Parts: sequence; structure tokens; C-alpha cells
Amino acid sequence: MFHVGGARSALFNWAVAKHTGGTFVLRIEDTDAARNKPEWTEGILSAMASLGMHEQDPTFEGPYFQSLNVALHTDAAAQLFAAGRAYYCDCTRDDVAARTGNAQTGYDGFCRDRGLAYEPGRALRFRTPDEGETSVVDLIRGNPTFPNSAIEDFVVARGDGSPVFLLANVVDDMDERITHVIRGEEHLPNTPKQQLLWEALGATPPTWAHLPVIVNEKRQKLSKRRDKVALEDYLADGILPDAMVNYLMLLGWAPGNDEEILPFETLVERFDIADVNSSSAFFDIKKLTAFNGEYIRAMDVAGFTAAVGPWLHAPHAPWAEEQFDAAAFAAVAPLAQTRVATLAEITENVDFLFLDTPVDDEQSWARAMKEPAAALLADAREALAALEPWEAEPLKDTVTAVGEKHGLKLGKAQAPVRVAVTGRTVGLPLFESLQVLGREKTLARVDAAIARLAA
RNA sequence: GCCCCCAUCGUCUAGCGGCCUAGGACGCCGCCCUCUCACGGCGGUAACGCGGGUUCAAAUCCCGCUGGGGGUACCA
Repeated sequence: MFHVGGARSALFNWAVAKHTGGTFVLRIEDTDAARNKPEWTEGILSAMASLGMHEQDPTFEGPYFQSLNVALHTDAAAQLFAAGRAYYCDCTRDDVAARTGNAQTGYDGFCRDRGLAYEPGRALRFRTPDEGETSVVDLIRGNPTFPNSAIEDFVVARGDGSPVFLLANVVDDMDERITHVIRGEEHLPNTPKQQLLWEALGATPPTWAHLPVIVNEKRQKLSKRRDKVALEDYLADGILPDAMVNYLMLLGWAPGNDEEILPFETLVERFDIADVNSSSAFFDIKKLTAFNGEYIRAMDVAGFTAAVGPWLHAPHAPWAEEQFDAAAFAAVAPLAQTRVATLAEITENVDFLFLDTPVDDEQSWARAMKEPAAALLADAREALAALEPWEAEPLKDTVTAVGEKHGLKLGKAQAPVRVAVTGRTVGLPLFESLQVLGREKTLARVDAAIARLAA
């Protein structure tokens, strides 16, 4: 059985659960529901839903809310006190600092043997061993060992009697018969404390595995404030859940030394928590995007069309709903599919089909509308007006011929036409685009460009 | 300050004493394909932080250094 703290560890936990046939327990660690922000809970739930993890999965259990289990936590605190493993303390931070003369030193054990009973305002502290060391079994880092003398008498219940995260966590893990705790490396320093709690409560500690942290370009742990960490944000940008899962699995682990893009089932098959790296990993959006492009290209057209759907309509699309033409989109969808790395990019690839006037991109205009653009457009206009049939091949032949007249190869000659009609120098294959757009709109846009050049 | 973790191409990694003149992927560069841009194909660039050991042999084991990171709450 496994439990989880964050979305990324959730994925690894899930992979382990699937690989070993164990149960994956999702617990929201809201020790104090009133103190927490509801969006944290929603955040993790929606992140997991985004990744395709849900209740229907036989390896999945939960979500459980830690705050619903307070009675058990409080009992554990009482048990610790009764057994003499914890004591009440009425010291304030300032008291301790005044005694030790150092604000950075931990608690000095002042109340250890004062025999204080509970009174509101008195915190319950765990009596850590004075000697020896606490060694922890960590599947990916060996056995980190901590000298007990360096572990202060930490608080397990607050002055109002409410249990603290550290304790609640251990109690719930025991209650749910958790065998493996797989979480972020930032929890490693807490581990000896929790293990001491397991032992004091008379249970055998679980096996731990501390995942490397994910860092930004400055090699700092990703944080909500500084960095873009919400999975939903990436999904909103058009990253596919499957691509995200695949990429995330590769942060700190490799399925082998051949392909990296593999179906989740294969990843799970090859996964072994012990193979996970112990050094921190940079979250590389470029690679994520490259993976996403591959996933997009691997879809069939119907799947692609469906995936891209949200970006074809309000509020994502810059055109009005009545301007959208599903048949026109379908005609160019296969051409667009190899050209987008994120779903959101579909918009700029097909907007010329639905917008009344193409986008006005200054750079594109400046680059394409140089001499002899005006003359070339005029000639093209005339040839296109008479062209039959209005199809990609003859369209291409026409522009090729017009270009030759001006001493330009097709590569150069198509540029003014492309910018006049689509607004950009880059985009879908031009002649297929013109075919779908139709003669009337094409000619109108060429006229508009000619007029703009004359002005 | 104290405690802990980490260290292979720019990035994610393979490597768990000889198969390593260090492999793959993303990025970047070049070529081919080509109506632009992509896609696709081919090729290239680029790494074992430093110093000591151990060993016939070290990217791989040990120690030190340096450099990163995390933790250090009556937060979770």
C-alpha cells in the first residue's frame, strides 16, 4: 500500500502500485482542514484526474482526508504521553532563544523532566533518544543515517491539543497499513522523526523512497510562487496528458537505453523504484514539448481533431463561432497535425480560414512584400481569377508561372501570395490552403494586399 | 550555524570494475527532401567537477575537497 503527498510522487506511487499489484492510497494531508486552502485539495485531485488517475482503477483507493481522522491522531498523542515518550512544554520560541542564545538551534529540552500536565497553550513534545542514531531504509538512497543527538524534541501536538502533520501522517500510515512511503526528497529530514514515532507507537516502520526534487533552470526546487507547477496549466497550453505522464516518468528514471517514448503500460512494466536516480532533475519544457509533438503526430486524424477541439472554439479561438467551418478544418487537419507541438498552436495554423481578414503580422509583411511583390500579386490576381479548376495542383502551376515571369522560383514567388492570404510567411502548404479557402476570399485578400502596397 | 542529500554532454539519462576511443533522447548545427514552415531521413557538436587512494584494471569502490540542493515552525 502506498500513499502520496504531491502530484509527481502520485505518478511514481501509481506506477509502483500498478507494477507490483499493490494498492495506491491517495490521502489528502490536510491535518487541519480549517487552516488549509481548499484549492490545495482541488489542485491535487484535478492534477491526478488530468493524468488519468482515478477511482475506477483497481490500484487506486481514496481520496481520504487526514482531517477526518483527528480522533485517532489525538489518541496517539495521548498514548505517547502516557508512555512517557512525550511531555508537555510551555516554552515559547523566545524562551528557547534566550536560553540557547541562538535562534537557529533547536529546542533545548528545558521541559523534559518538569512533569508538566496538559494545559491549554502547552505543546506536546516527543522525547527523542539522547544517544545512538536513527537509520532509515530508503529504496533509492541507501540508508540515510541521522545522529539522534541532532534530532530535537519536536512538537507532536499543538497548544490547543491538535495533532501536527508529522504525527497525523504516521498514524494514518499505520492505520492504512502503508508499507511504502514514496515522496519528495524534501521530506527526508523528517523521516527519522517519523520513524521514531512509528517505533514509539509500537509499529514496524515502512520502507521509504525519497524522490529527487524537480528544479528550475536555476536548479532550485520548483515552487508554486516562482515556477509554473500546476499540471492543469500545461494541459491548458495544449500538452497531452499522455505526453506529460511519459515525460514525468523520465524525470529521474529511464526505461532503458533505447526509446523514451513508450506507452504507460510499458513504462510501468519496466519500472522499478530502486532504479530511480537520486539527483535532482530539471523540468525541461522543450523536451516535454517535443514529446508532445510526437504524441500529437501519433494520433489519427479523428483523434487529433477531437483533441484540438477546444482551441477551435471560444474562448480560445480568435474567431466567432459562426465563422468556424468544420468541413474546412477537416480538409486541412492532416496538414496541420505535423506542424503543431502543442494543441494550442492549431489556432495560428488555421485562423486564415475563419477570420474575415488575415492576421496582420508586421514582420511577415515586411519580409514578403518587397519588390516585385506588387507586380507579382497583380499578375497572380489576374491568372487566379481565370483559373479552372480551383485546385491545389493548378494553383501551384499558376503561381509557378507567374513567378517565372518575374524571374523568381516558386519558393520566393509564393511568399507575397502567402502573406496576402494568410498574413504570415510560414504556415500550412499554400496551395491546399487556397483550395480550401476558395477563389472569392483568395482574390479579395490579394486585392486588399495590392491596395495596401499601392498606398 | 546544525543535519541530510546530490555530482556523466547545455538538459533528461544509460553505465552498477574490464564489452567505454562513454550509448540514447531533447536542444543546437549541417545536409537531403521541399511552395514557406514543419514532418521525415542522414550526419555532426558536446560530458565522467578536482585531488588522493584501492586494484593488473575505475565514469564505476573508498576518503578528502569543491560545487549544487533540501531541511531546520505549536506549516504541510
